[in-house]
Amino acid sequence: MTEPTDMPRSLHQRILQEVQEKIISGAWPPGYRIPFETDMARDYGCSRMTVNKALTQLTRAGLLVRNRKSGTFVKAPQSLSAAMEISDIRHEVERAGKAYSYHLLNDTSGNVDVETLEPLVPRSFQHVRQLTCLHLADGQPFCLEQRIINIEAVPDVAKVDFTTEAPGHWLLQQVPWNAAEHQIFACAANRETADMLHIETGAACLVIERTTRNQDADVTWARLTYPGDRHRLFASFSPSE
Amino acid sequence: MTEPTDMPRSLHQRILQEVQEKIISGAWPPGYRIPFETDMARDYGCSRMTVNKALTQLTRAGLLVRNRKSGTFVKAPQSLSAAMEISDIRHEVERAGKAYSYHLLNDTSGNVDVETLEPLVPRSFQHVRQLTCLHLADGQPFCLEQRIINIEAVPDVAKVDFTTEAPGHWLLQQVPWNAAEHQIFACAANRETADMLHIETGAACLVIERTTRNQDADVTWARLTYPGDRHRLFASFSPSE
DNA sequence: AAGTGGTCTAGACCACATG
DNA sequence: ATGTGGTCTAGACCACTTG
Repeated sequence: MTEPTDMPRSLHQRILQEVQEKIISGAWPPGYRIPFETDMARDYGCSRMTVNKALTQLTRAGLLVRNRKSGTFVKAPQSLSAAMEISDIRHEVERAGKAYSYHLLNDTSGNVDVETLEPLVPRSFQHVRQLTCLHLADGQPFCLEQRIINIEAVPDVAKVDFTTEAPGHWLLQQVPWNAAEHQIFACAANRETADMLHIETGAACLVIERTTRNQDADVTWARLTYPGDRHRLFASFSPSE
Repeated sequence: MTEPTDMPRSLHQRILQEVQEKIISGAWPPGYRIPFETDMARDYGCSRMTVNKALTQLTRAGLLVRNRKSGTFVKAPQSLSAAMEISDIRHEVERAGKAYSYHLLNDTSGNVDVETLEPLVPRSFQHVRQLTCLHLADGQPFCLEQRIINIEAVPDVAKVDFTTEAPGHWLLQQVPWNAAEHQIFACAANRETADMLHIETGAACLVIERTTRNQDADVTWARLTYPGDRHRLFASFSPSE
Protein backbone atom coordinates (compact mmCIF):
# COMPACT_ATOMS: atom_id res chain seq x y z
CA MET A 1 0.00 0.00 0.00
CA THR A 2 2.50 2.62 1.12
CA GLU A 3 5.02 1.88 -1.54
CA PRO A 4 8.65 2.76 -0.85
CA THR A 5 8.85 4.88 -4.03
CA ASP A 6 12.15 5.91 -2.61
CA MET A 7 12.91 6.92 0.92
CA PRO A 8 13.85 10.61 1.09
CA ARG A 9 16.56 11.28 3.58
CA SER A 10 15.52 14.69 4.78
CA LEU A 11 12.37 15.54 6.62
CA HIS A 12 11.20 18.36 4.37
CA GLN A 13 11.62 16.07 1.38
CA ARG A 14 9.50 13.46 3.08
CA ILE A 15 6.80 16.02 3.82
CA LEU A 16 6.91 17.25 0.23
CA GLN A 17 6.57 13.77 -1.13
CA GLU A 18 3.73 12.80 1.15
CA VAL A 19 1.76 15.93 0.29
CA GLN A 20 2.46 15.41 -3.40
CA GLU A 21 1.24 11.83 -3.21
CA LYS A 22 -1.99 12.93 -1.57
CA ILE A 23 -2.52 15.40 -4.40
CA ILE A 24 -1.76 13.22 -7.40
CA SER A 25 -3.66 10.30 -5.89
CA GLY A 26 -6.71 12.50 -5.61
CA ALA A 27 -7.00 12.14 -1.84
CA TRP A 28 -6.57 15.91 -1.69
CA PRO A 29 -8.52 17.08 -4.75
CA PRO A 30 -8.23 20.49 -6.42
CA GLY A 31 -9.60 23.19 -4.15
CA TYR A 32 -9.00 21.19 -0.99
CA ARG A 33 -7.57 23.18 1.88
CA ILE A 34 -4.61 21.32 3.29
CA PRO A 35 -3.64 21.49 6.98
CA PHE A 36 -2.03 24.69 8.26
CA GLU A 37 1.71 24.89 8.61
CA THR A 38 1.49 24.98 12.38
CA ASP A 39 -0.65 21.85 12.47
CA MET A 40 1.59 19.94 10.10
CA ALA A 41 4.62 21.01 12.11
CA ARG A 42 2.97 19.63 15.22
CA ASP A 43 2.00 16.39 13.46
CA TYR A 44 5.46 15.83 12.08
CA GLY A 45 7.08 16.97 15.30
CA CYS A 46 9.22 19.55 13.57
CA SER A 47 9.52 23.30 13.28
CA ARG A 48 7.28 25.34 11.03
CA MET A 49 10.17 26.29 8.75
CA THR A 50 10.65 22.68 7.77
CA VAL A 51 7.02 22.38 6.72
CA ASN A 52 7.26 25.75 5.02
CA LYS A 53 10.19 24.59 2.94
CA ALA A 54 8.20 21.67 1.57
CA LEU A 55 5.05 23.67 0.87
CA THR A 56 6.93 26.55 -0.71
CA GLN A 57 8.55 24.13 -3.11
CA LEU A 58 5.22 22.54 -4.05
CA THR A 59 3.80 26.01 -4.60
CA ARG A 60 6.59 26.89 -7.00
CA ALA A 61 5.95 23.61 -8.76
CA GLY A 62 2.36 24.69 -9.28
CA LEU A 63 0.63 22.09 -7.13
CA LEU A 64 -0.50 24.47 -4.40
CA VAL A 65 -1.85 27.97 -4.02
CA ARG A 66 -1.21 29.75 -0.77
CA ASN A 67 -3.06 32.69 0.72
CA ARG A 68 -2.41 34.50 3.91
CA LYS A 69 -5.14 34.04 6.39
CA SER A 70 -7.24 31.68 4.30
CA GLY A 71 -4.70 28.88 4.02
CA THR A 72 -3.11 26.59 1.47
CA PHE A 73 -5.15 24.98 -1.29
CA VAL A 74 -4.58 22.30 -3.90
CA LYS A 75 -4.38 23.98 -7.26
CA ALA A 76 -6.38 22.86 -10.25
CA PRO A 77 -3.95 21.23 -12.69
CA GLN A 78 -5.04 23.68 -15.36
CA SER A 79 -2.23 25.93 -16.34
CA LEU A 80 1.01 24.06 -16.39
CA SER A 81 3.47 25.49 -18.82
CA ALA A 82 3.18 27.42 -22.01
CA ALA A 83 4.20 24.35 -23.93
CA MET A 84 1.51 22.36 -22.20
CA GLU A 85 -1.31 24.67 -23.18
CA ILE A 86 -1.74 22.65 -26.32
CA SER A 87 -3.73 20.46 -23.97
CA ASP A 88 -6.81 22.55 -24.40
CA ILE A 89 -7.59 23.36 -27.97
CA ARG A 90 -10.44 25.64 -27.05
CA HIS A 91 -7.98 27.91 -25.25
CA GLU A 92 -5.67 27.73 -28.19
CA VAL A 93 -8.34 28.92 -30.58
CA GLU A 94 -9.77 31.59 -28.33
CA ARG A 95 -6.37 32.98 -27.54
CA ALA A 96 -5.96 33.52 -31.25
CA GLY A 97 -9.10 35.64 -31.11
CA LYS A 98 -11.24 33.26 -33.13
CA ALA A 99 -14.60 31.68 -32.49
CA TYR A 100 -14.34 28.12 -31.27
CA SER A 101 -16.69 25.36 -32.30
CA TYR A 102 -16.59 21.63 -32.10
CA HIS A 103 -18.06 18.60 -33.87
CA LEU A 104 -18.11 15.02 -32.73
CA LEU A 105 -17.63 12.83 -35.79
CA ASN A 106 -17.43 9.36 -34.31
CA ASP A 107 -17.87 7.72 -30.93
CA THR A 108 -17.51 4.02 -30.15
CA SER A 109 -16.86 2.00 -27.05
CA GLY A 110 -15.61 -1.52 -26.76
CA ASN A 111 -12.64 -3.77 -26.41
CA VAL A 112 -9.41 -2.99 -28.16
CA ASP A 113 -8.23 -5.12 -31.01
CA VAL A 114 -4.53 -4.98 -30.38
CA GLU A 115 -3.71 -5.91 -33.97
CA THR A 116 -5.36 -2.87 -35.52
CA LEU A 117 -4.09 -0.36 -32.97
CA GLU A 118 -1.68 2.39 -33.87
CA PRO A 119 1.81 1.37 -32.81
CA LEU A 120 2.11 4.08 -30.20
CA VAL A 121 -1.12 3.56 -28.34
CA PRO A 122 -0.35 2.10 -24.92
CA ARG A 123 -0.54 -1.69 -24.90
CA SER A 124 -2.30 -1.61 -21.54
CA PHE A 125 -5.53 -0.41 -23.13
CA GLN A 126 -8.30 -2.99 -23.19
CA HIS A 127 -11.76 -1.54 -22.68
CA VAL A 128 -11.75 1.87 -24.31
CA ARG A 129 -13.86 4.66 -25.73
CA GLN A 130 -12.69 5.90 -29.11
CA LEU A 131 -13.62 9.31 -30.41
CA THR A 132 -12.98 11.35 -33.49
CA CYS A 133 -13.74 15.03 -33.36
CA LEU A 134 -13.07 18.20 -35.23
CA HIS A 135 -12.18 21.53 -33.70
CA LEU A 136 -13.01 24.61 -35.73
CA ALA A 137 -11.82 28.20 -35.59
CA ASP A 138 -14.16 30.73 -37.17
CA GLY A 139 -15.88 27.82 -38.84
CA GLN A 140 -12.71 26.55 -40.53
CA PRO A 141 -11.30 23.14 -39.60
CA PHE A 142 -8.52 23.78 -37.13
CA CYS A 143 -7.59 20.43 -35.67
CA LEU A 144 -8.62 16.82 -36.03
CA GLU A 145 -8.58 14.93 -32.76
CA GLN A 146 -8.45 11.16 -32.57
CA ARG A 147 -8.70 10.01 -29.01
CA ILE A 148 -8.68 6.77 -27.10
CA ILE A 149 -9.64 6.78 -23.43
CA ASN A 150 -8.91 3.93 -21.07
CA ILE A 151 -12.24 3.18 -19.41
CA GLU A 152 -10.56 1.10 -16.72
CA ALA A 153 -8.58 4.16 -15.65
CA VAL A 154 -11.53 6.56 -15.92
CA PRO A 155 -14.77 4.62 -15.34
CA ASP A 156 -16.83 7.83 -15.35
CA VAL A 157 -15.98 8.46 -18.97
CA ALA A 158 -18.35 5.78 -20.15
CA LYS A 159 -21.40 7.92 -19.45
CA VAL A 160 -20.19 11.37 -20.49
CA ASP A 161 -21.83 13.11 -23.43
CA PHE A 162 -19.15 14.38 -25.79
CA THR A 163 -21.41 15.90 -28.42
CA THR A 164 -21.01 19.38 -26.97
CA GLU A 165 -17.91 19.08 -24.81
CA ALA A 166 -14.56 17.97 -26.20
CA PRO A 167 -13.06 14.93 -24.48
CA GLY A 168 -9.74 16.70 -23.96
CA HIS A 169 -11.47 19.49 -22.12
CA TRP A 170 -13.40 17.11 -19.90
CA LEU A 171 -10.39 14.96 -19.11
CA LEU A 172 -8.24 17.93 -18.24
CA GLN A 173 -10.67 18.95 -15.54
CA GLN A 174 -11.59 15.51 -14.24
CA VAL A 175 -8.55 13.33 -14.22
CA PRO A 176 -5.45 13.89 -12.12
CA TRP A 177 -2.40 13.02 -14.13
CA ASN A 178 1.24 12.43 -13.54
CA ALA A 179 3.00 12.73 -16.81
CA ALA A 180 2.40 13.42 -20.46
CA GLU A 181 4.55 12.37 -23.34
CA HIS A 182 4.43 14.11 -26.67
CA GLN A 183 5.67 13.20 -30.07
CA ILE A 184 5.59 15.87 -32.69
CA PHE A 185 6.13 15.23 -36.36
CA ALA A 186 5.03 16.15 -39.84
CA CYS A 187 3.20 13.94 -42.28
CA ALA A 188 1.29 14.12 -45.51
CA ALA A 189 -2.46 14.06 -45.11
CA ASN A 190 -4.08 10.85 -46.27
CA ARG A 191 -7.35 10.94 -48.16
CA GLU A 192 -9.58 10.57 -45.11
CA THR A 193 -7.77 13.15 -43.01
CA ALA A 194 -7.64 15.58 -45.89
CA ASP A 195 -11.39 15.36 -46.37
CA MET A 196 -12.12 16.08 -42.77
CA LEU A 197 -9.73 19.04 -42.60
CA HIS A 198 -10.78 20.42 -46.00
CA ILE A 199 -7.27 20.28 -47.41
CA GLU A 200 -5.61 18.56 -50.34
CA THR A 201 -4.60 14.95 -50.04
CA GLY A 202 -0.85 14.88 -49.44
CA ALA A 203 -0.72 18.34 -47.84
CA ALA A 204 1.74 18.67 -44.99
CA CYS A 205 0.23 18.34 -41.54
CA LEU A 206 1.60 18.88 -38.08
CA VAL A 207 0.81 15.92 -35.86
CA ILE A 208 1.03 15.71 -32.10
CA GLU A 209 0.62 12.36 -30.42
CA ARG A 210 0.27 12.42 -26.69
CA THR A 211 0.00 9.75 -24.05
CA THR A 212 -1.18 10.91 -20.65
CA ARG A 213 -0.46 8.85 -17.57
CA ASN A 214 -1.74 8.47 -14.07
CA GLN A 215 0.40 7.06 -11.33
CA ASP A 216 -1.63 3.92 -11.78
CA ALA A 217 -2.19 3.57 -15.49
CA ASP A 218 -2.17 5.08 -18.94
CA VAL A 219 -5.22 7.31 -19.08
CA THR A 220 -5.58 8.45 -22.65
CA TRP A 221 -3.93 8.68 -26.00
CA ALA A 222 -4.61 11.44 -28.48
CA ARG A 223 -3.53 12.36 -31.96
CA LEU A 224 -4.00 15.97 -32.95
CA THR A 225 -3.61 16.75 -36.63
CA TYR A 226 -3.27 20.37 -37.71
CA PRO A 227 -3.16 21.63 -41.28
CA GLY A 228 0.55 22.39 -41.47
CA ASP A 229 0.44 25.74 -43.12
CA ARG A 230 -2.34 27.10 -40.96
CA HIS A 231 -0.93 26.32 -37.59
CA ARG A 232 2.21 26.93 -35.62
CA LEU A 233 3.11 25.60 -32.24
CA PHE A 234 4.76 28.10 -29.94
CA ALA A 235 7.08 27.32 -27.11
CA SER A 236 9.28 29.52 -24.99
CA PHE A 237 12.16 28.51 -22.80
CA SER A 238 14.30 30.34 -20.35
CA PRO A 239 17.05 29.03 -18.12
CA SER A 240 15.20 29.82 -14.92
CA GLU A 241 11.88 30.79 -13.43
CA MET B 1 23.78 50.78 -14.57
CA THR B 2 22.05 49.06 -11.71
CA GLU B 3 18.72 48.87 -13.41
CA PRO B 4 15.63 48.54 -11.27
CA THR B 5 14.47 45.49 -13.27
CA ASP B 6 12.01 45.18 -10.50
CA MET B 7 12.72 45.63 -6.85
CA PRO B 8 12.24 42.34 -5.01
CA ARG B 9 10.75 42.87 -1.61
CA SER B 10 12.48 40.08 0.23
CA LEU B 11 16.17 39.74 0.85
CA HIS B 12 16.58 36.20 -0.45
CA GLN B 13 14.82 37.23 -3.65
CA ARG B 14 17.22 40.13 -4.03
CA ILE B 15 20.19 37.82 -3.52
CA LEU B 16 18.78 35.33 -6.01
CA GLN B 17 18.26 38.02 -8.61
CA GLU B 18 21.69 39.54 -8.19
CA VAL B 19 23.40 36.18 -8.51
CA GLN B 20 21.27 35.31 -11.52
CA GLU B 21 22.17 38.59 -13.19
CA LYS B 22 25.86 37.94 -12.67
CA ILE B 23 25.44 34.55 -14.33
CA ILE B 24 23.38 35.50 -17.36
CA SER B 25 25.48 38.60 -17.94
CA GLY B 26 28.57 36.42 -18.09
CA ALA B 27 30.28 38.17 -15.18
CA TRP B 28 30.26 34.77 -13.46
CA PRO B 29 30.93 32.39 -16.36
CA PRO B 30 30.27 28.63 -16.36
CA GLY B 31 32.63 26.89 -13.97
CA TYR B 32 33.15 29.97 -11.85
CA ARG B 33 33.16 29.34 -8.13
CA ILE B 34 30.86 31.82 -6.48
CA PRO B 35 31.45 33.11 -2.93
CA PHE B 36 30.72 30.78 -0.04
CA GLU B 37 27.46 31.03 1.83
CA THR B 38 29.17 32.34 4.93
CA ASP B 39 30.91 35.09 2.98
CA MET B 40 27.75 36.15 1.17
CA ALA B 41 25.87 36.16 4.45
CA ARG B 42 28.50 38.47 5.90
CA ASP B 43 28.42 40.71 2.82
CA TYR B 44 24.65 40.99 2.82
CA GLY B 45 24.53 41.27 6.59
CA CYS B 46 22.10 38.40 6.93
CA SER B 47 22.03 34.86 8.24
CA ARG B 48 23.36 31.96 6.24
CA MET B 49 19.88 30.47 5.82
CA THR B 50 18.77 33.46 3.82
CA VAL B 51 21.65 33.06 1.39
CA ASN B 52 21.04 29.32 1.34
CA LYS B 53 17.44 29.83 0.30
CA ALA B 54 18.47 31.87 -2.73
CA LEU B 55 21.25 29.52 -3.80
CA THR B 56 19.16 26.39 -3.30
CA GLN B 57 16.53 27.86 -5.59
CA LEU B 58 19.07 28.71 -8.27
CA THR B 59 20.44 25.19 -7.99
CA ARG B 60 17.02 23.70 -8.57
CA ALA B 61 16.62 26.01 -11.54
CA GLY B 62 19.79 24.53 -12.99
CA LEU B 63 22.01 27.59 -12.85
CA LEU B 64 24.33 26.35 -10.11
CA VAL B 65 26.00 23.15 -9.02
CA ARG B 66 26.84 22.76 -5.36
CA ASN B 67 29.36 20.45 -3.74
CA ARG B 68 30.17 20.04 -0.13
CA LYS B 69 33.63 21.18 0.70
CA SER B 70 34.51 22.40 -2.79
CA GLY B 71 31.85 25.09 -3.06
CA THR B 72 29.19 26.38 -5.44
CA PHE B 73 29.85 26.68 -9.15
CA VAL B 74 28.08 28.21 -12.13
CA LYS B 75 26.72 25.40 -14.23
CA ALA B 76 27.29 25.18 -17.94
CA PRO B 77 24.00 25.99 -19.67
CA GLN B 78 24.13 22.66 -21.44
CA SER B 79 21.30 20.49 -20.35
CA LEU B 80 18.20 22.52 -19.79
CA SER B 81 15.11 20.51 -20.37
CA ALA B 82 14.27 17.57 -22.53
CA ALA B 83 12.40 19.85 -24.85
CA MET B 84 15.42 22.10 -25.13
CA GLU B 85 17.78 19.37 -26.18
CA ILE B 86 16.80 20.04 -29.73
CA SER B 87 19.38 22.77 -29.35
CA ASP B 88 22.21 20.43 -30.11
CA ILE B 89 21.59 18.27 -33.12
CA ARG B 90 24.74 16.30 -32.57
CA HIS B 91 23.37 15.07 -29.25
CA GLU B 92 20.08 14.31 -30.88
CA VAL B 93 21.69 12.09 -33.49
CA GLU B 94 24.10 10.36 -31.15
CA ARG B 95 21.39 9.65 -28.63
CA ALA B 96 19.60 7.77 -31.38
CA GLY B 97 22.71 5.62 -31.70
CA LYS B 98 23.70 6.90 -35.11
CA ALA B 99 26.90 8.32 -36.48
CA TYR B 100 26.87 12.08 -36.72
CA SER B 101 28.40 14.05 -39.53
CA TYR B 102 28.11 17.58 -40.75
CA HIS B 103 28.52 19.59 -43.94
CA LEU B 104 28.74 23.32 -44.36
CA LEU B 105 26.91 24.24 -47.56
CA ASN B 106 27.04 27.99 -47.56
CA ASP B 107 28.65 30.75 -45.51
CA THR B 108 28.35 34.47 -46.11
CA SER B 109 28.82 37.57 -44.01
CA GLY B 110 27.51 41.03 -44.59
CA ASN B 111 24.74 43.48 -44.03
CA VAL B 112 21.17 42.37 -43.96
CA ASP B 113 18.82 43.37 -46.70
CA VAL B 114 15.67 43.78 -44.69
CA GLU B 115 13.49 43.35 -47.75
CA THR B 116 14.62 39.83 -48.52
CA LEU B 117 14.61 38.58 -44.94
CA GLU B 118 12.26 35.92 -43.71
CA PRO B 119 9.38 37.53 -41.87
CA LEU B 120 10.31 36.05 -38.52
CA VAL B 121 13.96 36.97 -38.41
CA PRO B 122 14.48 39.66 -35.79
CA ARG B 123 14.39 43.15 -37.29
CA SER B 124 17.31 44.19 -35.10
CA PHE B 125 19.74 42.20 -37.22
CA GLN B 126 22.08 44.31 -39.31
CA HIS B 127 25.56 42.90 -39.68
CA VAL B 128 25.18 39.13 -39.75
CA ARG B 129 26.76 35.85 -40.71
CA GLN B 130 24.46 33.55 -42.63
CA LEU B 131 25.07 29.83 -42.81
CA THR B 132 23.43 26.84 -44.39
CA CYS B 133 24.45 23.43 -43.19
CA LEU B 134 23.38 19.85 -43.29
CA HIS B 135 23.41 17.42 -40.39
CA LEU B 136 23.63 13.74 -41.25
CA ALA B 137 22.87 10.58 -39.30
CA ASP B 138 24.61 7.47 -40.58
CA GLY B 139 25.30 9.36 -43.77
CA GLN B 140 21.63 10.17 -44.42
CA PRO B 141 20.44 13.79 -44.39
CA PHE B 142 18.89 14.35 -41.00
CA CYS B 143 18.34 18.06 -40.69
CA LEU B 144 18.87 21.17 -42.75
CA GLU B 145 19.96 24.16 -40.70
CA GLN B 146 19.62 27.72 -41.93
CA ARG B 147 21.13 30.11 -39.46
CA ILE B 148 21.64 33.82 -39.07
CA ILE B 149 23.94 35.10 -36.34
CA ASN B 150 23.96 38.69 -35.16
CA ILE B 151 27.62 39.72 -35.35
CA GLU B 152 26.97 42.80 -33.21
CA ALA B 153 25.79 40.54 -30.37
CA VAL B 154 28.57 37.97 -30.84
CA PRO B 155 31.63 39.70 -32.34
CA ASP B 156 33.77 36.59 -31.96
CA VAL B 157 31.62 34.70 -34.43
CA ALA B 158 33.14 36.55 -37.37
CA LYS B 159 36.38 34.58 -37.15
CA VAL B 160 35.13 31.11 -36.24
CA ASP B 161 35.60 28.26 -38.71
CA PHE B 162 32.33 26.43 -39.16
CA THR B 163 33.51 23.86 -41.68
CA THR B 164 33.96 21.23 -38.99
CA GLU B 165 31.92 22.57 -36.09
CA ALA B 166 28.23 23.35 -36.37
CA PRO B 167 27.29 26.92 -35.50
CA GLY B 168 24.57 25.76 -33.10
CA HIS B 169 27.08 23.72 -31.16
CA TRP B 170 29.55 26.60 -30.95
CA LEU B 171 26.93 29.12 -29.93
CA LEU B 172 25.52 26.88 -27.22
CA GLN B 173 28.88 26.75 -25.51
CA GLN B 174 29.98 30.34 -26.09
CA VAL B 175 27.02 32.60 -25.70
CA PRO B 176 25.04 33.11 -22.54
CA TRP B 177 21.37 33.42 -23.35
CA ASN B 178 18.23 34.48 -21.68
CA ALA B 179 15.34 33.13 -23.62
CA ALA B 180 14.53 31.09 -26.66
CA GLU B 181 11.35 31.15 -28.65
CA HIS B 182 10.32 28.28 -30.84
CA GLN B 183 7.78 27.94 -33.56
CA ILE B 184 7.05 24.47 -34.80
CA PHE B 185 5.06 23.73 -37.92
CA ALA B 186 4.81 21.47 -40.90
CA CYS B 187 5.37 22.44 -44.49
CA ALA B 188 5.87 20.89 -47.88
CA ALA B 189 9.49 20.79 -49.03
CA ASN B 190 10.25 23.19 -51.84
CA ARG B 191 12.53 22.12 -54.66
CA GLU B 192 15.74 23.43 -53.12
CA THR B 193 15.09 21.99 -49.66
CA ALA B 194 14.04 18.65 -51.11
CA ASP B 195 17.28 18.38 -53.07
CA MET B 196 19.41 19.02 -50.03
CA LEU B 197 17.51 16.55 -47.84
CA HIS B 198 17.27 13.91 -50.60
CA ILE B 199 13.49 13.79 -50.45
CA GLU B 200 10.69 14.40 -52.94
CA THR B 201 9.59 17.93 -53.66
CA GLY B 202 6.39 18.52 -51.74
CA ALA B 203 7.16 15.96 -49.03
CA ALA B 204 6.02 16.93 -45.55
CA CYS B 205 8.73 18.42 -43.36
CA LEU B 206 8.85 19.34 -39.70
CA VAL B 207 10.21 22.85 -39.29
CA ILE B 208 11.45 24.48 -36.11
CA GLU B 209 12.22 28.17 -36.14
CA ARG B 210 14.00 29.51 -33.12
CA THR B 211 15.07 32.93 -32.01
CA THR B 212 17.56 33.03 -29.17
CA ARG B 213 17.95 36.15 -27.08
CA ASN B 214 20.44 37.71 -24.76
CA GLN B 215 19.42 40.20 -22.15
CA ASP B 216 20.89 42.78 -24.51
CA ALA B 217 19.94 41.65 -27.98
CA ASP B 218 18.70 38.98 -30.32
CA VAL B 219 21.61 36.61 -30.77
CA THR B 220 20.65 34.21 -33.49
CA TRP B 221 17.83 32.85 -35.58
CA ALA B 222 17.71 29.33 -36.88
CA ARG B 223 15.42 27.26 -39.03
CA LEU B 224 15.76 23.52 -38.70
CA THR B 225 14.04 21.43 -41.34
CA TYR B 226 13.59 17.71 -40.75
CA PRO B 227 12.18 15.20 -43.20
CA GLY B 228 8.79 14.73 -41.61
CA ASP B 229 8.49 11.01 -41.77
CA ARG B 230 11.99 10.36 -40.51
CA HIS B 231 11.95 12.47 -37.44
CA ARG B 232 9.89 12.91 -34.34
CA LEU B 233 10.26 15.48 -31.67
CA PHE B 234 9.86 14.18 -28.15
CA ALA B 235 8.76 16.15 -25.15
CA SER B 236 7.76 15.08 -21.67
CA PHE B 237 5.90 17.07 -19.10
CA SER B 238 5.01 16.44 -15.53
CA PRO B 239 3.23 18.70 -13.06
CA SER B 240 6.19 18.88 -10.71
CA GLU B 241 9.90 18.26 -10.41
C1' DA C 1 41.47 17.47 9.55
C1' DA C 2 39.19 21.02 7.94
C1' DG C 3 35.77 23.32 5.54
C1' DT C 4 31.86 23.25 2.74
C1' DG C 5 26.90 22.82 1.97
C1' DG C 6 22.41 20.30 3.94
C1' DT C 7 19.36 20.48 7.31
C1' DC C 8 16.87 21.85 11.32
C1' DT C 9 15.36 24.65 15.41
C1' DA C 10 12.54 27.71 18.38
C1' DG C 11 11.69 31.44 18.38
C1' DA C 12 10.33 36.33 16.14
C1' DC C 13 8.08 40.14 13.53
C1' DC C 14 5.45 41.51 9.62
C1' DA C 15 1.99 41.73 5.70
C1' DC C 16 -2.08 40.53 4.22
C1' DA C 17 -6.79 38.84 3.78
C1' DT C 18 -10.99 37.82 6.23
C1' DG C 19 -11.83 32.68 9.52
C1' DA D 1 -9.14 41.72 15.46
C1' DT D 2 -7.41 37.50 14.27
C1' DG D 3 -4.98 34.03 12.10
C1' DT D 4 -2.57 32.76 8.19
C1' DG D 5 1.62 32.46 5.41
C1' DG D 6 6.32 35.13 4.32
C1' DT D 7 10.42 36.01 6.02
C1' DC D 8 14.38 36.06 8.90
C1' DT D 9 17.61 34.89 12.81
C1' DA D 10 21.61 32.98 15.39
C1' DG D 11 22.72 29.47 16.45
C1' DA D 12 23.47 23.98 15.89
C1' DC D 13 24.78 19.33 14.25
C1' DC D 14 25.68 16.38 10.43
C1' DA D 15 27.42 14.51 5.81
C1' DC D 16 30.37 14.70 2.49
C1' DT D 17 34.56 15.71 -0.07
C1' DT D 18 39.39 17.00 -0.51
C1' DG D 19 40.98 22.60 -0.20
